[in-house]
Amino acid sequence: MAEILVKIPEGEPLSFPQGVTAGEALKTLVSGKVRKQTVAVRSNGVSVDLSASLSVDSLLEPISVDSAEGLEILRHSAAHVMALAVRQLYGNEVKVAIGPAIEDGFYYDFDRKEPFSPEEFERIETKMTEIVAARMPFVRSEMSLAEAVDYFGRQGESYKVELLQEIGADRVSLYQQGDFVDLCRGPHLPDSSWLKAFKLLRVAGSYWRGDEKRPMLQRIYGTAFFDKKDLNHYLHQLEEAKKRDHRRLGKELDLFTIQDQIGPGLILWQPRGAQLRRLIEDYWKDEHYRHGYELLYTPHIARQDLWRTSGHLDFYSENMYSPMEIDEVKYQLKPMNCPFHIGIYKSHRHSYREFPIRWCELGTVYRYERAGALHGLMRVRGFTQDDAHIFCRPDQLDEEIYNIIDLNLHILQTFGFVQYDIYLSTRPEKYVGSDDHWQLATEALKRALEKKGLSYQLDPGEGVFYGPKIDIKIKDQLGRSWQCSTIQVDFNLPERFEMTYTGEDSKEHQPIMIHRALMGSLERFVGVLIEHYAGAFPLWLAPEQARIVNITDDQLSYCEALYTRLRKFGIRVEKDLRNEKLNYKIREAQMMKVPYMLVVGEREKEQGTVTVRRRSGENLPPMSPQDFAELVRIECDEAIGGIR
RNA sequence: GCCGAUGUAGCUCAGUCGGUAGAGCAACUGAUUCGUAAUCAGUAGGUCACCAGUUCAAGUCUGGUCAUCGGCUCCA
Repeated sequence: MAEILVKIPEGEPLSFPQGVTAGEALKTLVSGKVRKQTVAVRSNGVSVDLSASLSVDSLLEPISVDSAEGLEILRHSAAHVMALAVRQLYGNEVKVAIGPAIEDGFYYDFDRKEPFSPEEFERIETKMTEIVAARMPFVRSEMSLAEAVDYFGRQGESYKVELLQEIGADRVSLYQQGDFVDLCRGPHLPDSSWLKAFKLLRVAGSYWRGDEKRPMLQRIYGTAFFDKKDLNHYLHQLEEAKKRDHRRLGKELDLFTIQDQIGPGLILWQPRGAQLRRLIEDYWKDEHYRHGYELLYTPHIARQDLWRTSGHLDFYSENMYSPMEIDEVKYQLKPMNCPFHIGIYKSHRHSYREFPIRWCELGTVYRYERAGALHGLMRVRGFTQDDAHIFCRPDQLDEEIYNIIDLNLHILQTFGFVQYDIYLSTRPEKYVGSDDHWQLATEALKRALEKKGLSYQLDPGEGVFYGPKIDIKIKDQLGRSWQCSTIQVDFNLPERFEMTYTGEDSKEHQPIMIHRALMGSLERFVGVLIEHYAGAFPLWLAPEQARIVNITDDQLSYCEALYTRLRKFGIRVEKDLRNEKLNYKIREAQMMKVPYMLVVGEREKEQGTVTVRRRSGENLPPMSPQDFAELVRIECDEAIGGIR
């Protein structure tokens, strides 16, 4: 029998009979400990099952179950085990669609008339446990495409047939476990006994292929880990994340409320939330002024004609609310601020010498969102964009984009966000503007990112029809990625509104327009902020920086005086002078996440001081009110000013 | 919008088989005057999301509407 040479990285090649399985070969090549951890193997760079037989000289790299790839294989196999459990329980009343591993686990989409009830959920889980205990192997086989189409067709698995018809290959691989055969690329675990820690999490509807015109399937989500400890850790983290949910904290900390009577997706900012927002807005305005922006204010409605000119009626109408009639003329709520800024541009003639013009506005817009999409502060129907439009000449584009990115990151960093995913979206199939312009703008965006040393992902064809863009996404504590910042070059609106400036050559030219938002929407940004800090805002953002708590009524007048004094120093101070025990008041202040508690008893009253307790529980020595005010000022300056 | 779940006091939740609504916290009143995460007692608080229907009787059963939650889709 022919022999082949097989080796592992950093190992000596050994000779094996041709056709030996990867698993067999590894038995000789690696230690038992490594083998126990090995779920699959990369053979000459291709991931395969341990049961794959080797026909040529091979370099085997074991895939450990605790590697990212190993975990993915584990979860993918978990999806198969779940599908087998469902098949065993419900037989042919269920059709299977797809079941991949995802970031935190796996899912499988099923087509079944009846929805899965919570009790059935448990039955599926129990059945899965049985399958795991039965150590059922995953058996790989191959078929020609035509055979596979025939095979799944006879079983009535129409989704699999549809998938097959999109696969370009001649041959496809199948995995069999018990009597369940699934179309699958693999690799898989050797058998189901590896699945030691899994949990089904929720059922949800989802359209076949994400297309709402196609059938609604039932998706069961679950997660799986190599051991119980990791699973428990993950479940614990889910609980922790729930505690950080901005909707919960928004209620607990009295930041905002959403009420049926007002309407879904419409935010009421309570005093504390409004204070937080004011702090953000003030910082934002100051920072923009420093960076050469001027502030604008514009109305919330405009004539429908404006939206016709801008193209919103053609391209954005499904997001806009119906017109209202005023003196027989139709007006519409604004979904964007740009046409108004253009209106201001057009109130004057402009010369190339004026450029760049940088105009910003905290502009409140209204957009229709489907009922099922609304989510706390993150997705609403009325929100305030931290919008800006920059008008410039082509030769200024590079610098302007660079400056925007610079300001963007600077502001995000001040708020404590240092991790983002950056995307550069290029020209889509349907677009306006000249190829030259597109290339100029795309290159400018790219150069700015590179000059800033930022890594980004290219999103080919994902630009807006009017120009390329950069999106910066922030990840929140629940692992969801939120788009906040966006920088878009626009060739469309200057054209539509016939914007011009007089060039050096005395001729009329069209300015380039850049739209950008850094926080995106204040609502969403505050939502992300709440989750980021778990409601414990840094001192400069805390709606209430300090709370005076007295010990007995004997200090009432001293506390009142102290309160007035600290307010004059500009400290956001509140007082809790109720006839309650100190413990009780501290507890309440703590739960409201107030950064400083100012304890006042007889000692402090006599010495004219306060005893400062930090949110962390740390106690500072008694100090004068001035010293406390100074301490607050320094801490805030460091947060904002230090980076400036 | 679609699939599923949920909606009871300001908040968190209990309410069995259809028999007429309950707790803790918060609020209010009183007592207590207390040194770093809940002092004690009392009082009040409800169109059981809303609208129909079945029934002698509906928080509970049926239908519809609205909203919320988990997803699909979409996006700041």
